[in-house]
Amino acid sequence: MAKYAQVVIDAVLNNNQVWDYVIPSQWSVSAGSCVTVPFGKRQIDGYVLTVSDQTTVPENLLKPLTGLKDNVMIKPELLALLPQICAHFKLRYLDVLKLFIPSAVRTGKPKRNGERRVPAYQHKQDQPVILNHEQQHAVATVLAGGDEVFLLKGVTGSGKTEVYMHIIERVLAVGKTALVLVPEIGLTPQVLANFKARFGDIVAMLHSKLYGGEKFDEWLRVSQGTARIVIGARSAVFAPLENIGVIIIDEEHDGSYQSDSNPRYQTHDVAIMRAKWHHCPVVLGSATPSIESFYRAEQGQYRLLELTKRANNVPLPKINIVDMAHEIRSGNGGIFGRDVLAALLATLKAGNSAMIFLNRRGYSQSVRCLQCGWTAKCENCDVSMVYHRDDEQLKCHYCAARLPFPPRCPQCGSTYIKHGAMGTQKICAELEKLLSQAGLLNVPVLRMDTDNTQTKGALVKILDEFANASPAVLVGTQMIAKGHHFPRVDFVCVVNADGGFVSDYRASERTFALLTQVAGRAGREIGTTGKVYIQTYMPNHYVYKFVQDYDYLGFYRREIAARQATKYPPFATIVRVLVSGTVDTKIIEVIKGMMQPLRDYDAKHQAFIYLGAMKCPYGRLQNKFRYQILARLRQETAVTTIDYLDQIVHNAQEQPLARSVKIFFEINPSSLS
DNA sequence: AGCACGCCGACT
DNA sequence: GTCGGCGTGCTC
Repeated sequence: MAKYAQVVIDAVLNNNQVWDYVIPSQWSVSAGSCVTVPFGKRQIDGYVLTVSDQTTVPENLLKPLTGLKDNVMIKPELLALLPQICAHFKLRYLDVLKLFIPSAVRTGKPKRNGERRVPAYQHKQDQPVILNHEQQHAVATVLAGGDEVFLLKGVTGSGKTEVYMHIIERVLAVGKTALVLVPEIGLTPQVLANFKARFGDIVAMLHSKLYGGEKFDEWLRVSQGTARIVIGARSAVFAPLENIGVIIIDEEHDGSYQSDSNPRYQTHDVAIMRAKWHHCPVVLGSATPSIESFYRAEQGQYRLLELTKRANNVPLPKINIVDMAHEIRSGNGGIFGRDVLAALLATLKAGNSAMIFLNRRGYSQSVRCLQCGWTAKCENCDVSMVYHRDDEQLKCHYCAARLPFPPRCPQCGSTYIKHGAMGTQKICAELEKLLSQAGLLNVPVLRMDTDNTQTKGALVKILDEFANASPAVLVGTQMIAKGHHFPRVDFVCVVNADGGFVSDYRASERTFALLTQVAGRAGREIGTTGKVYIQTYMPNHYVYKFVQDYDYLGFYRREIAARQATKYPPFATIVRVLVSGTVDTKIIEVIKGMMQPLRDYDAKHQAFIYLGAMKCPYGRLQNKFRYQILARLRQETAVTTIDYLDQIVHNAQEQPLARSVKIFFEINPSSLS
């Protein structure tokens, strides 16, 4: 009976228009089908929203569908949530439909050439673990809780993962499925190994590092119901699971749950929408919950569950705050404070390992001529180029620009060109010198950062090397702070903790979470004491006191009071409208065209705490100029104000002027650069 | 995004 | 004259 498909097509059109096509007889096409359609002279992909036996389109305009992907379908649940998700994040149907089906699945082919990669650690059967009272209580409460959102706050080492696994076990037992989300960076082979050891082959993994064919296979296993547990990063929140029994977001405070390139969305919000549909619980787990999540728990929107005891009763390591300004005043210009170095050497001499953590932002990585002040700037972007020792090149981190390191200053010809501290590479070189001076010649110094972990498997190799060598030193950026369990690590140092304080309202929150997590890497085993050193030039900053005392609640109270006083989230909503393009005069015109109605609106409704337009901090990236409208909205009227802003952005996009610019609309953006 | 259509300047 | 610049409108 049904003859027409209402299709969202994968063409760059600025609206949610659907296009009607004739379904060829004999074809079995339904809502959620992925099809190919003729559009103008092109053949393009499309997604069937609905199927009907009527159409309003004149017969002479209609064309038939030309292709159908028979094994790929959008689940009814996701299709049903589509309008809600789009309305919530102000996204187009097309962009969200593309999130539902990863590009590897849309464009690629399944792999299925023989065996699936089954990790070697499968050969071990996991021991059942006896839960302590707090853990049992958490499991029971979640299972009894229907479609509530739970905030599971547990100190490092309190066994949150065990709680997750017990919940999942029960969920599987009643025939349902489970979705487990972890931060991008925390998606290590170890995490997967734990789940595979416990649940076997019904575990599927979805993340960006999989090869296309692998991703297709994993996605199909989920879609077809073969895999009933999905572990994945942010985008896996759209996994094609049916009959979901629990959604877990581990390390819920982590910034990677917020997508900060288009389409921009918040993983928590999507998870909660899906859970409502399935009438299942969401578990947000963290040792240091985000301020906003804890606030919601306080307000009664989330239900708080706490794990206060470390599972193996190992005490939390002592945290030392080291005043680096004092070190310099007393004649120590080195990377490490005196006590810190002594403790490091003592740790290694005792046969234990050490981790050195570098907040890369704390380091000036720019290349500068000491004589004339010339700095290496990218020619396409308003940023400094960064020196990479591996290939002696200057690289731009925002585009593909590369330059060989100049032997002489291009401006004045001097040879006094300084590549400031360049993060991990410099620290490693310095460390090797210090260790050899101390007679520790055989201690390997391993480096781990985004430079040397790009290739697949590189990360695992470094981790294995570190785990198997003892003593050893691992130097790295944020990457080494997350979720890895290394035995025999008895010393952790944060070289310069202040680097995290960039000027945004979440800086303290991020620093607190990161330092707490870093501290948790040390002394995880019985018999180790755990030494943690945090080096800073502002030892009196309140964050350090709270970190040192493991006082989350104290930190939260102080932070939430500050947010309330200054009107930042969760007491306001931040919106940014970013306009970029090659001609800056056009961008400015577009911005002006939006600002006027916004000012009028504000005069009438007092909707904004702040409203302004400016050049972005990075005013030019990849040779495109960037300007933005920044607004802080009064929380009471935020929803209607956002709707109005969205409308203004839409109007601006319709203008002929906007053809040469791109406009991005962001709600509570994670970065304003 | 492509592609066609159409309205103006400048050149073999 | 007509070639080709890009502003504008359309694609079921």
